[in-house]
Amino acid sequence: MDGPPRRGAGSRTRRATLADVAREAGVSTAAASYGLNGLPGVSDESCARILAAAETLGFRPNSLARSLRKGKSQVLGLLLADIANPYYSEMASGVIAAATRRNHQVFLMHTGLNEELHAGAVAALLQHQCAGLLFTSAVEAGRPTFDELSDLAVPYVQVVRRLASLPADFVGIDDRSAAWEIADHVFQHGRTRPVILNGPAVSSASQERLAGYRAALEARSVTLAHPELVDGELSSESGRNRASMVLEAGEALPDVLICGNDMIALGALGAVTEHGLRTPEDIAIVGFDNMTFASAPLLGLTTVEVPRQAMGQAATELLFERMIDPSLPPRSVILPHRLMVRRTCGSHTSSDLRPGKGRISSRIHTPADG
Amino acid sequence: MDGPPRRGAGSRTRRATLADVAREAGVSTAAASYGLNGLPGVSDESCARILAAAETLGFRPNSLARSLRKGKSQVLGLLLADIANPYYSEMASGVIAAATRRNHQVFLMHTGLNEELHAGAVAALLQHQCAGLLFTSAVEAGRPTFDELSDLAVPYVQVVRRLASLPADFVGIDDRSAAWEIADHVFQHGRTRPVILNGPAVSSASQERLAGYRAALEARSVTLAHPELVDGELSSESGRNRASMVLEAGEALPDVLICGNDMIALGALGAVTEHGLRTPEDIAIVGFDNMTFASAPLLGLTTVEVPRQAMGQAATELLFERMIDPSLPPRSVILPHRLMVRRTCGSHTSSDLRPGKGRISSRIHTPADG
DNA sequence: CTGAAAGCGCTTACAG
DNA sequence: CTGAAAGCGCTTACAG
Repeated sequence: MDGPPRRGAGSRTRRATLADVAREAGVSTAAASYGLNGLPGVSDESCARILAAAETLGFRPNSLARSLRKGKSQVLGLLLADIANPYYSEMASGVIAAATRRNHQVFLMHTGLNEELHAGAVAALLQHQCAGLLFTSAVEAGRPTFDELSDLAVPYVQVVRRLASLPADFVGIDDRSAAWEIADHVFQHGRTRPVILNGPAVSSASQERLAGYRAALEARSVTLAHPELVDGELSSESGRNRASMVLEAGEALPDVLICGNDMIALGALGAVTEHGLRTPEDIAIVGFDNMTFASAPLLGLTTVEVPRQAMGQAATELLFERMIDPSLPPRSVILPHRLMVRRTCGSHTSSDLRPGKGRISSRIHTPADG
Repeated sequence: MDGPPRRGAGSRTRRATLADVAREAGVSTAAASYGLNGLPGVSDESCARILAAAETLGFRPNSLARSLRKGKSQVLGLLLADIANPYYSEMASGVIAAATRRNHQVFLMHTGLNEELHAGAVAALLQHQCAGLLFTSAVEAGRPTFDELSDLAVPYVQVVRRLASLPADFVGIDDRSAAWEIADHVFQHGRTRPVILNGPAVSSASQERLAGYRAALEARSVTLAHPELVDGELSSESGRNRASMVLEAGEALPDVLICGNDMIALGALGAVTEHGLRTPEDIAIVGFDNMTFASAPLLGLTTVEVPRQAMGQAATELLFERMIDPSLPPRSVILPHRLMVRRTCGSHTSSDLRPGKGRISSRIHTPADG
């Protein structure tokens, strides 16, 4: 009790267990458990002895045992297409922050570049008895897995992309409105010959963006050139390749490249520069996502800010709410976006980062909203 | 057996256990365990029945129970200062890839921006019985934690930064040589009035880089201006602020800013541009790390390639080896770096990415190497 | 307020 | 080749 520690740090390798603590404190393991968890049913005196014993022994409860017994672990599973992609890693940081705040850990799984849902990753997460799952790149191919999760009553949330007709929680932005705004911005600045270099059609976010672009085109009766290049990968290589095809097509050059994300825009900018053309004088360029490099000096990419970290946090909060009450109706949280006008379209200074003028909107949909 | 599945997907919520499988197959749980794990001691016929039963029931072994019983989990812990920072997230992707290859999962912990080792993060990892730990931002303040890990015989590896005098495995690059090379490159291109905007002195990597820069200066008998601005944060804000102070100091302007990483260089480039100066004509700029944005069109930052993903993989491999044989002597794996000459210093074209000419070196140190 | 005991779902000696 | 049983380290009714 108040003698010297029987076994201090620096001399042992076996980890102390609850039984060790109980023995040291002279109580039962039950009492030790109650005491350490601050539950009633143990006298103040015993509690003090238990806490002291735990301290002395450097006791760390084995969360495997605890989770096994309780039938639930304090672990969330996060499935990412590519963690090396800052888009996802920033979202992951929001998830980890929100999870940590509630004393949960996060398992990170890489689902691979094909962006199909790897059933194997989900299986691994289930075997670890994750309390809930977060999906970032849901595509139709993953539907059987989602059905199985519903079946097993495992709570999950979708972020960024959503499966049509899947009645599950979702966090994202209003991609369609944002796309409309940036396309309209382009037209307000006198551009009339747009080419759209969008992301893949399997992504619901890309679909929404395309719908927004098209709506803006129609509203101004603008004709789209090179419709065959609209769909493609969300990479700078894809942007560079498609932009090169446009520039080498030998037809009238476009005066703006509307890109489905900033990586595509970066590649497109490279192609434009390589062809000896200037941005924005000859060809304006706009992206989407507001990646860190978009605001780099000399670069100044006009784009749409997407609150990635906030999306990760909101998704995690939604997941916790669903874990607490699985009977909640499916909800969508739509976070605000923002038009970032910079050098590559619409800004007449070479410095960057003028406050966007897009409307900022945030709202929650429930089925009742229609 | 060949009748219809008793309980197919789509109708149940309780998860199948090994006991369920054993009952379904008409064997003991021991036999079921052996069968599923491919161990000898069960007839082919029984084995087939067991596998079929597991399939029918959608059995997923509970890894919590398995790990509890075996006393070891298939989980690695990765401590990152900031997962939203692409530098770390790319390394994390290497770790996850290597871990996945060996059927291990990765717990990601955020240790916070102060970059001190959060003992709490380590505690959480230990409670989950992690088989090994990977540290990316070890600083002296974390030493007690490392000592405790050694005490508990928990295997771990340091990446990027290392604690002086800690006899533990390490993966990194030869920061000192790389820094020497890029500084020498600068001087070869006729620059004579350098300012160094380095990272924080608490980072062993920053210390090494600084030593390399200084050695190159001394070799050419070049004088360093603004030594008071050498140490600072590894952020673009810090780069912008320090560069502004240099440009507004009213003394002879430098002709090159040697930056401790690409973020600092990006901020410095912004400051130079804002002050109406041109890069590289008026002031050259070099960075370190070769972040994705460094090769962006129009930007073209001269820097040093650091193989982040390979470092993550190598560290994980080292960790596995140590998990298998804890008695191995501490080892250091030094991966090759590469000078990337681009627009901001040394390249006379505006296009980027000329193959570096730095020597590429890779080697393994053991104490025996001296 | 306290203790003895069952049980979470596995694995693994140990007998048959 | 197979089965009965102990045990990993916790939590939680259940008796005293």
